[in-house]
Amino acid sequence: MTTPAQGLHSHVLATLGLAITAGEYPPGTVLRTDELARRFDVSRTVIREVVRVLESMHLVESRRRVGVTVLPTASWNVYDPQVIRWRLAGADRPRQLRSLTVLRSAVEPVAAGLAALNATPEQCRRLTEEALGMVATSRGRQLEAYLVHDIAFHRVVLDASGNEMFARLGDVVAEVLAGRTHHHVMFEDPDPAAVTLHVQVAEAVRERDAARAEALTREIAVGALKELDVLAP
Amino acid sequence: MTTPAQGLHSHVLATLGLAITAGEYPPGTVLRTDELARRFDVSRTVIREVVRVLESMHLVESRRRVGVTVLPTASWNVYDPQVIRWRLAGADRPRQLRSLTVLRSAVEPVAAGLAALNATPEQCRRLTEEALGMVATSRGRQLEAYLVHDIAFHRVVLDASGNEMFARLGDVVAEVLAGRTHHHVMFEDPDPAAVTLHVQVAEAVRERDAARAEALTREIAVGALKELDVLAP
DNA sequence: GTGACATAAAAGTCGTACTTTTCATTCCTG
DNA sequence: CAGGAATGAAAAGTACGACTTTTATGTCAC
Repeated sequence: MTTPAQGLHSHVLATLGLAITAGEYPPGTVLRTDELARRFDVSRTVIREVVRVLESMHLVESRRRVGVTVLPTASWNVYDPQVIRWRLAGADRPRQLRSLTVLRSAVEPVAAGLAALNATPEQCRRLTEEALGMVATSRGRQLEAYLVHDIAFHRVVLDASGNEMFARLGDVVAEVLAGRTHHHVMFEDPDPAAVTLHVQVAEAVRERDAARAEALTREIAVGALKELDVLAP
Repeated sequence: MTTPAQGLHSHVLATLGLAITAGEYPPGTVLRTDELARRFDVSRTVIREVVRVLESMHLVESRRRVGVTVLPTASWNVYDPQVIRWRLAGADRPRQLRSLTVLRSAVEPVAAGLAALNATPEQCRRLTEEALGMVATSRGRQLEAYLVHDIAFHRVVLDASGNEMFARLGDVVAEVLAGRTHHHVMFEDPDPAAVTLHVQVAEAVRERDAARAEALTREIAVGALKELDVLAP
């Protein structure tokens, strides 16, 4: 059922974190440390450390004489990669994918524009390489190979933007892309238009054409949003 | 020196977190739990809990037989509000403000566009109210009052977007705006053009004109970026 | 030099005892 | 009867000491 885990702490943290983000324990639910200790058959020490971490993610709040209270979704640290992973693994995965895709659609075009200004030659090379990789794997049911290049491509763009906040969204984008491939389509080959757009973005960055890189990436984003019916029809 | 704090844990966490994000302890530095326990004059229990939290923020990594290793900036959870606050309080505050402003410039226009589609009448009302508040306080050295309205305005936009990820950036935006006011200018009244733009954004949202709301917000963003010389001259 | 092995250092885990805060009840007073 | 002060107890917070587990490193034999 629950992951084996190579440490008690990780195991309990994963189990509890997953349960809370999945919506078992509605907000306001109170947990007590020694009850949890009994339930997981570990010492209170381990539970306390887990609770502290959960508290730093604002999933719970611990108060004396009360216990550990589960907090409402609104206060969760939704940018915490760990929280994102838990939520993507849980029930509201679709909702989560939507939110994240909208975030992507805002960030990536700007990142691409900055990348056109800041990318190193090496990054330009990798961008082209990955784009060509996407072309090569875009036909004939090579979804997994395609995904690898797609993820790498977007990661390079985010890194090349030179903005630390953007760069850290690489993992999020990877999750979203993987989620999309592994659910949604998986059967049909990727949209040829999208593939072309990626190649053109690589070109634009290489030519230092920021406006074009941004506009093209915005088109890619629109495509991704359409896939999820986020836009009005 | 260090904040009083209402608990040993908070105190140690704040001190260590601040120190690490400030760049004392270069990446690779190894700390040992019982040494820390002696240094802070607390039990190893407290230190362990702090380390676990720091670890969940990817500021450090704890390995057996090695100790607690400080990780490079690239792996930090830079979206953790706690980490953001520490970094804004520390040495690379300017760099941090730049990164965050670029993030804002990507997110807020899209959020405004969505807000035009999704804002409730109540949110429209509040938006107009805050915009007018900005107008009213935009002259005569009422920087603090102006700041309050400015923050509220942007918070409503992000909330009204209906996207959870955007909504959670409210605190970040608040920090950035506060940081700008309290350093940078503080002496001159805000740019009248910016004030007008805010009023127009409120209008556009009220009239459900998503494209206009987005474009106007983009103008506000460009202004903010110019202030920080992020753009090429 | 290379590989197996032993050593020890540090984190991980546990159990217990004690402190502190704070909610809730009771009881006293006006 | 209302309101507030004293009281009790529940739960988290802290401390300490003993033990386990992992693992980097130094050593020894080959």
